[in-house]
Amino acid sequence: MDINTAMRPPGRPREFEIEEALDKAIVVFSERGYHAASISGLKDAMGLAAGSLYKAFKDKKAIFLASFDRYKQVRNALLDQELAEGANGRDKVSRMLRFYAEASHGVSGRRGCLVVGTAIELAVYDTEAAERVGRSMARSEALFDTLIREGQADGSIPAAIDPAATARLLLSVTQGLRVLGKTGPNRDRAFSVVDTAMKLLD
Amino acid sequence: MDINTAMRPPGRPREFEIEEALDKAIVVFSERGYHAASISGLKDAMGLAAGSLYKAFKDKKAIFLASFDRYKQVRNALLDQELAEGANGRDKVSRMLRFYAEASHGVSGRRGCLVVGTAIELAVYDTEAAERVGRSMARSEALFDTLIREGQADGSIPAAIDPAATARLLLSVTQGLRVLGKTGPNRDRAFSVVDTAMKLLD
DNA sequence: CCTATTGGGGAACGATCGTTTCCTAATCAA
DNA sequence: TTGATTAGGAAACGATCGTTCCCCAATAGG
Repeated sequence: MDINTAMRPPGRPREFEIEEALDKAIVVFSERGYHAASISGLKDAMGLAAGSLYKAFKDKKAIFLASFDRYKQVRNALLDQELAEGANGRDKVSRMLRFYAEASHGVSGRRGCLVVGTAIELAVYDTEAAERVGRSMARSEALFDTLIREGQADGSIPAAIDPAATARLLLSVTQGLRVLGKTGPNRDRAFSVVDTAMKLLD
Repeated sequence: MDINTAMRPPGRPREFEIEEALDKAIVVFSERGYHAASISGLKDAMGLAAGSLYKAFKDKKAIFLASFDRYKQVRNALLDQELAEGANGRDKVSRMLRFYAEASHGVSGRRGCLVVGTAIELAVYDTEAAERVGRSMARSEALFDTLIREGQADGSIPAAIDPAATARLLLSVTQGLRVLGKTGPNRDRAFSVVDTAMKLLD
């Protein structure tokens, strides 16, 4: 097998970066939702002709799932980067909550979260969408759980706290923030929720 | 003005109960969302012909807004009834949280909340929808605030709690529960969130 | 060079969307 | 009974949906 030689595939090379196009699609899907996002609107936003879109993706759902995966990849990377700067478990939990609060107001708040949107609009009738949402939620919940245990180990979070139960609550809070952000509460109100939630770790 | 005499309007009388039809529409809109709910699907669920639907409602959005209002009316009545049985402020907060947890699992969880769905799918681009969502959220937040203050007055909730901030957090929790309920966590997990949230009132 | 293969782009497709029209049925006022 | 008004229901409408087709451009291999 060729591993080092990056051979070019046959045929005309693609003229656009697929990830750049997906970043545009993410905005459309996030703001409008899956069903209200038309191929016409997507191709305009992505700067492609309908034919080219269908060369790159099987169908509308494939565009959506690729956008979802790209969205998760980018958001996860940003979150990991934020968590890496945390001083201890408690600080990391706080940073994670603030990460969601920051996304839940203003322009990005009104744009909305693709995971929440997918849960609401698609998960019930689409298995692939439901799996992705489930995995995303489970990952966040597990991450909160891990960070809480980390805090208990380093002494920044009391041992009496129930990590699993508290992780579930914090997951609930973040998803709720994303919903509230759609009708645009201001920044202070979003961060007030974070401050209050952190009292659970006292 | 005639107050006691309920005069019948001219023309052929309507053969169906508008509120019963709306209850069917609520199920369709909740499960599928606004855009994926077709007139064809709505008329089947409501047991009406398309023509009759448009005699009763101006357009699809009018059907939706009427469904939303009916949904809020029914849910508010159920919640008020539940709260009336509360022994004190703390118990009422707990009952309100459990009211949402009960709706956030199983069939009704997967069906989803019309308020959350409207916030996600419609609020950004539709003023009337956004107003309704905003009013609903504000009402819930104010209710939590009132119940917390009531608890502080009757001694069931410590005076040190910040009612406004805690109300915002609890609103966040309930909306988050509704999102999580879409991918169907079981009953125990939903109620575990309630138990953990109640620790904020200790 | 020629052939095979893939991408870009626009026109066209059938299906379905929300809505209107049209005809009949049922009610009230006169 | 007649006229006005509204509801029930089916058929039809134009618009838009997601998707495919077709033609040309660009690349690789022979």
